[in-house]
Amino acid sequence: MEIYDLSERKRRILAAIIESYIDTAEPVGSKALAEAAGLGVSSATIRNEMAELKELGWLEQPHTSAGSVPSSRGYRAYVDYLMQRYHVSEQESKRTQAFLESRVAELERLIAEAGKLISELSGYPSLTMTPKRSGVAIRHINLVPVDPYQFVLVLVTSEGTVKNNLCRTRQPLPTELLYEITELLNRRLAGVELSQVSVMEIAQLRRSLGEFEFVLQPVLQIIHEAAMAMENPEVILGGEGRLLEQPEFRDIGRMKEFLDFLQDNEARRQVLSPAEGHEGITVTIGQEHPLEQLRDSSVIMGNYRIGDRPVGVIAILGPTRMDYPRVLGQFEYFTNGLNRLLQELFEPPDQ
Amino acid sequence: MEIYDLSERKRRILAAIIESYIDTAEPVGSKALAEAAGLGVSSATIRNEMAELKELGWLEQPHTSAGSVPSSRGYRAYVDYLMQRYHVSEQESKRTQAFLESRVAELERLIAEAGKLISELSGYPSLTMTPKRSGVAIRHINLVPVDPYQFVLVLVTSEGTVKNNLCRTRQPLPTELLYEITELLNRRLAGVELSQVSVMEIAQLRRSLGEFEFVLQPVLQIIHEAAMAMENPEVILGGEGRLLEQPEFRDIGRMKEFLDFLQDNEARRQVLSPAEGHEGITVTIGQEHPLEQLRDSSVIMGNYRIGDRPVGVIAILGPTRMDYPRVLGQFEYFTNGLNRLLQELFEPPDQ
DNA sequence: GATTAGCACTCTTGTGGGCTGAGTGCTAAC
DNA sequence: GTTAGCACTCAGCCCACAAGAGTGCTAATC
Repeated sequence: MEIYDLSERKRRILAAIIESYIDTAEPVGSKALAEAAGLGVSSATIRNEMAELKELGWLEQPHTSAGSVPSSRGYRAYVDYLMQRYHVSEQESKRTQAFLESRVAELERLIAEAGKLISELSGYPSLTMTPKRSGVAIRHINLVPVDPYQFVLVLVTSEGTVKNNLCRTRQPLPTELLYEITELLNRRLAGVELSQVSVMEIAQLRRSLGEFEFVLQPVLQIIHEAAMAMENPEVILGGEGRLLEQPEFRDIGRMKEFLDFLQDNEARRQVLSPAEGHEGITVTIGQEHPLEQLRDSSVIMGNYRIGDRPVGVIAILGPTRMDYPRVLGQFEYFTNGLNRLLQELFEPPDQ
Repeated sequence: MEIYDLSERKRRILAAIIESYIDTAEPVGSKALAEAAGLGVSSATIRNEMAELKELGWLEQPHTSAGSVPSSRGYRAYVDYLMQRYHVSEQESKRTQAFLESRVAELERLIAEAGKLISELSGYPSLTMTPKRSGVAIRHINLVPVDPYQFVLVLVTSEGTVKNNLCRTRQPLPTELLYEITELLNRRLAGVELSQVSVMEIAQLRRSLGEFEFVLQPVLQIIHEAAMAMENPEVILGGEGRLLEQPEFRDIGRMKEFLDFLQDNEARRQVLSPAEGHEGITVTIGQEHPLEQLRDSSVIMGNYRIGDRPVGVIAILGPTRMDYPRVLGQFEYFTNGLNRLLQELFEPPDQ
């Protein structure tokens, strides 16, 4: 039974129930609905319609003498066909624009900020996957002396991402020597892909460095870390405190369980898995999500892209009773802007 | 009335009550106490003693027919005189040692990690103030080209801290030129204190740069940011989810109120204010803390030092009903180790 | 004089009954 | 097809009541 096989009136009733439930988190009764939504029919009629909607699986009843609550299927129909488009408010649009114009150029930072903002705008926690890009190369390595026993190792990638580490040595390293090593490292490694730094090169470098071979260790370490970060993206959770506002998390045990589940990076990645290899915005509602732990939650997620390549995911997490029109509207507006910005920043037309 | 004016037995009873309350979060009655704690006296005797302890303000009663609960003053006496020293477990000691040997050399990262670990060990949220140091100078500035329209700006301080920013330009910047600018910047700025970058120098630099003056803007920006970070430390909150385990935060409204209060960096700084200018470990219990919002919480805090100069604060936050022996023991062990490490890392004997 | 047994009294907490009101489901009339 | 009407259901609330833990006091005991 598809949603468009239902009568217009049934659809309107279904939408009205969902909206009321989203608003109040209380099961919706026929009488209240007859009064509130101007459908022009009596509660008895609505009751009959509701009975059918229940039979067909669009609605559920927490117990016999209670009002109705949307089923996952009901929400799905609402999201896909019934809901009205939401237009972002001026204030929301302003904040989004301000963010997009802030011109944070480094991709990772930009995405981190994006996660914060979308969580603030929507009022729900956000998940952001750090960008995963292949073919990232070493652009530049720099060893900056801090004092005779310390130097800072700075690695700049072809992406403009910087990794750095403060290193200590047992023996003093003359400044001059550090510069020489810097030059040597750059001659050998600049332009090489992070994941392609080969055993041969390392062996060669080791030989060239002679007694200062130990400098190599932190360098390899940081290259390895940078490569790992590119290959194994982290998923960052933000704004989780906002869940406390949701009545479905009034139970502290449930809240804790949910947060504990989200502690693990692997779990967070799995939360976002439905978005991977999927164009546009993906919404999973309740049981639709493969993860058992999300059976009462909905996830709105979308890839962010550079050129045509999706490089990461950004998402909002909330109870199934989410304010879909508002949040989806905000999310769409926001991710469109974000993708446009990324396009502009990372794929300039003249390249 | 000082604690040592009380009879030995009263003190033992007080300690037993506090320990039981810390353990169970339930008011302690005379009967239960007589059975559990092997004091060798009847509940009636304990009752009489408890009545006196209440009169003298060491205990409180939530309502007439309930057991006793320690007052702030009671906890204070417990912490200062009554409690038994706790010896960190092998596992705790191992984890602490592993952390201290991990040799994260950069101060800010080290402190951030320290906050995470102490929160994990103690089971309470932690607050860590980022190090505040004066006299930090620019060690090195580097502009690394990423593509013709982008370069990475890297600032290394005399502390070994790295700040970086990816910058975009409207006009292409030849690599050669970037190197020249880098050299110029270093000639003029290396060694200068962050807060002392003067208007004169800037004006001079501007003139020297001519049409490439625009490069100066992000440089000044990042110097400013780095200087601000040194002067205005941030206080980082971690492990706040662990509060959910505490029965005093079973009420979601209270939890939310508390977290909201801790959102603000200024508020977080004020939480740590009692530790400033105070040697060793500072404990504030309940109303002792100047902040009204902490009337039901205790804070364990201590400065971390470099040489003799305290440069920041690390703290644990919990309900007044905290496991003081355990947490104080862990905290002491941990901060001692941390300070030793900082001493070793940042004040080598041969300097 | 300190300790303890005993007891009346207090107050929270848990439980069950009854009531209320929102809500359903059905029937019969419109 | 719609609606009015009505019986029925059930969660939530209020209340009363009992249980239990605890105090505080008194009088007996060591």
